[in-house]
Amino acid sequence: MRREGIRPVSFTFSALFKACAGLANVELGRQIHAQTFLIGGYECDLYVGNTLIDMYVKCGFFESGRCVFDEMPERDVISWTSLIVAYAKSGDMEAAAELFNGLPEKDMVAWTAMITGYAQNAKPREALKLFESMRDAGVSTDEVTLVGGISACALLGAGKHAKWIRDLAEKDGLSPSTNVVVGSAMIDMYSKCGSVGEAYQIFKSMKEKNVYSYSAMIVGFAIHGKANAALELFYEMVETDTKPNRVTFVGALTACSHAGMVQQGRRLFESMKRDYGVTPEVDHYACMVDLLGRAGHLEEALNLAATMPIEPNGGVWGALLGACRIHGNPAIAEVAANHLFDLEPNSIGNYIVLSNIYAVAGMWTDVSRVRKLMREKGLRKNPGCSWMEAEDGIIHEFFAGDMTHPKSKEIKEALEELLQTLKRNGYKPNLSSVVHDIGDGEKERLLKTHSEKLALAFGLLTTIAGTPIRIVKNLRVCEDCHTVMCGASLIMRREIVLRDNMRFHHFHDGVCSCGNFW
DNA sequence: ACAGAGTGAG
Repeated sequence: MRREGIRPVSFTFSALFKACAGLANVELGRQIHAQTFLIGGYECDLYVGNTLIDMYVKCGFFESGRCVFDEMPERDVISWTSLIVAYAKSGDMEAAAELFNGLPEKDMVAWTAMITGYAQNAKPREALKLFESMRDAGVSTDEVTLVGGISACALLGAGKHAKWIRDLAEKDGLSPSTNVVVGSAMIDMYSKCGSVGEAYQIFKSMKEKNVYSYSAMIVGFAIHGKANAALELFYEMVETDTKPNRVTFVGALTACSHAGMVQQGRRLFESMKRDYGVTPEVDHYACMVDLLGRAGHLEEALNLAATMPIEPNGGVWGALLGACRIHGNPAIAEVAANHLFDLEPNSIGNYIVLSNIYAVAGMWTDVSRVRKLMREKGLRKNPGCSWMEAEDGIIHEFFAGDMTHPKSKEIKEALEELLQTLKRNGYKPNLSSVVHDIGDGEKERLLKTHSEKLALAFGLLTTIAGTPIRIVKNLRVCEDCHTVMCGASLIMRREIVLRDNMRFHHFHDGVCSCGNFW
């Protein structure tokens, strides 16, 4: 076109930037960006500017997007929304909210960008609050808005919220059975709310299924420990026209890993490239290290991490470290931890796991060495937080050590009574779950303040006898709390469903669905 | 008329 001497119009540039965004090719984008100045005039065009911001944001170059925005002589709601998305993607929701609040005319897409931003940054309550304000403001919502709300409900893991948004979707004519995006989002939501059966009902009802629908369902089975169902669905999927992708394999491999199905996992991994044309990436190697390590093949897992054809990341070494915790192997743990301290020097969890492994092995000098390292780096423990949905749909949050809940006194008493009963039945507090350098009495006191125990006591106090108690936790559940949940399910004759940051634990009659293998 | 929001894993 340029050789022919035909002068491009602004749409020509918009189309080019859109193509660069699709290819995530920022280099090419920058070259064409320079052309807008050379040919002249286009850098002032609103459409060109907006596509440019979008291209930089989609390629992850937020600063460049911001520069374009700042230099635009004229901006509209689309320019502002692109910038809101940029801040949301970089994790700065405060900045995004400031821009949004300053917008004189907020349209549906701007509202939706904020809702989705909160959901993507793990702030479900903010997302749902905004979703309601949007509807109250009389702004119309579409399937994209709804999916933002559905993701927020998935994060919350609360059944009544799930039902509420489902009813809303049906009322708006966006049924999961006819809308593949809504359906896929709801599969994820129901399985993260603990209702994997309901998720499967949705899946079966869907007229159209894509790779998201299958992957969400496979992952749903995996996090509930239903490895056979996950693999059966995988083999059902490959008989259809829907091709599995990298995420599908992460889900299927995770399923094998949680169930200790080493042979199936190995076969699946070997078949990825050969039978399905999906090249294993670093996450798949992490799944394999996890699979081998959990099953006790620690040397082989270490060997895989050390010799894999791509550079291992924190996920790979983290999986190995986790396996060393399960099997109590301080020697290999040290190798994994050293890599992790290089790759993620400020990630507190790795120091805590290593220190726990040393403590269980009675290696107290090493325990204090790791603790000293943590102190020197000024790292603080992430606060543990658990929550549960009450009968009226209100979410009650509990933080470790926090006694500000209005029912704190009753909760403390109920927990004390439960623990006494458990002790009479042979429960001993697992003091090595506490990393701090304090006396045993203090350790036991600290264990009693763990957020999932507070939530459990609250559940025992406020829910109807015989109904399941459902709790969600932000971190991995600790050894001692896991034991207490098992015991409580037997003594109180209650089913307890606990979602931690990795998976679900279904406690029933004193045993957990994870087989104490998590 | 072109341009901004989307579901699955870690």
